[in-house]
Amino acid sequence: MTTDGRRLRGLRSREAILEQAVSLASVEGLNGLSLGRLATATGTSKSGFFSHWQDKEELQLDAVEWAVRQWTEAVVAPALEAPAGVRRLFALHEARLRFYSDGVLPGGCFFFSVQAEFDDRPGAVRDRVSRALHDWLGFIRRQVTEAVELGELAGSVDPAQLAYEIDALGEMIVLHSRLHDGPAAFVHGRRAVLQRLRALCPDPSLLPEDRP
Amino acid sequence: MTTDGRRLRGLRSREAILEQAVSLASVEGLNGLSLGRLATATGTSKSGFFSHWQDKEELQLDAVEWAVRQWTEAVVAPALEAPAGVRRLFALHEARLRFYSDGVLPGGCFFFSVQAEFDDRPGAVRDRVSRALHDWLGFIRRQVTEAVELGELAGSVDPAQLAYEIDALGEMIVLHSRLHDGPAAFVHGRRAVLQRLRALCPDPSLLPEDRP
DNA sequence: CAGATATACAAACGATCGGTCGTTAATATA
DNA sequence: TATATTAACGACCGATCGTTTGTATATCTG
Repeated sequence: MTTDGRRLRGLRSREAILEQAVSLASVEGLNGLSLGRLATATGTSKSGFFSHWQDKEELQLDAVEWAVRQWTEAVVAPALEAPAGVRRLFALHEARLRFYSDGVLPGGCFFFSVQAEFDDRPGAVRDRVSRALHDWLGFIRRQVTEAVELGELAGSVDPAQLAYEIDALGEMIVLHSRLHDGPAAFVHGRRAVLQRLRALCPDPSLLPEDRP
Repeated sequence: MTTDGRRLRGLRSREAILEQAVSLASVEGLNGLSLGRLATATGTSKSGFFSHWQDKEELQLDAVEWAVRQWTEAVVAPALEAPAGVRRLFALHEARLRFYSDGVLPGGCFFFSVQAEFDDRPGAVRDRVSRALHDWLGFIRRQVTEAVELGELAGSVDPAQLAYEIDALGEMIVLHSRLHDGPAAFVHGRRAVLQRLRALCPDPSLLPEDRP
């Protein structure tokens, strides 16, 4: 199959639509997002969507896929440039904070909005979003395990336990910074994980100082 | 003003409607909740709502108020029976976990759903919900301060910092237990706070063992 | 009892929802 | 060049959204 002009054009607009959908969904969720408003935001027509997706749910599923790719490129990939172990773990946390504070998405975090929206709503979107969370936590857990094996974290550490803590302390920054604390939420979210890791790390000099 | 039959009847149905509204909103949010479905769930008519509230937003604001009262009675009040200090602090955390695991609300937590929904949606509901979060964090912070003054927490503790951690680690249980972990989320959320408090507490015997 | 007031409703409003249909213009294949 | 195929559209569908209107009924006041 050659990349002919038709399909290329379709692909471009498809991607532009998904980009907008992820952006809008970070604010109002994937259900709160209506096809009418998405059409307005992308400068296209509602009915045009059905040339690309069978129904709204298929568009939602593709939007999740797009958000996963975006998250992988903007958060996971940069963290992988840090040396494995506790430094990579904290780099992952800081990459997440940067993603939030840079305002990549107007709503802060696509997954926070969508997971809160779908955690009680059975269906394909919930399953896909659940898998995304599963994969994300699995990734953190593997970094923890690797750090333990490298002797950079105490052997008593339970990887699933620490993964939960790191994710929870990072995720709630979105809510607190927007609804309560403003910038202070970033300080709290960063320090919480930093303190926790330093306390578990035999060589804390691998990590930044607690109050730089 | 005597409690005449009219107002009493009105009050009863008003409360029944709010109870249902909070329950439904814990699942689908305060916007996701439609007046039509709320009418069906309460066995009343849509138009009857406008005898009690001017518009949907007023109903939403009252629902937040109702949820605050429910939270205060079910979580805050029981914790206040524990002796002040670190024990009360952990009792507060455990009361919250019980609120979630008992399934008081079908969606787990009204505030989690609604705050995630409104953190990017300016308006009266957002402001009210923001104040609720503010009050809640202020309450936790005061318990931390009190524990420090009682010598039950290290003097180096930053109350706002620790309040953020306790709230974040407790709140995300809702999402993780429903979308990922199931019961394990409760274990992680409980242990995270317990370990943190024990590490900061000069007399850890005030708190439960880490692995009971 | 008469009159005012409050609860609750059915019916209907315009707007918007997700989705269908039929068409047009452009591109690819033969 | 003739024929499919595709992206994209305007018009429209039934359903549902929040809300208004008018009304019937029950309760309190005078």
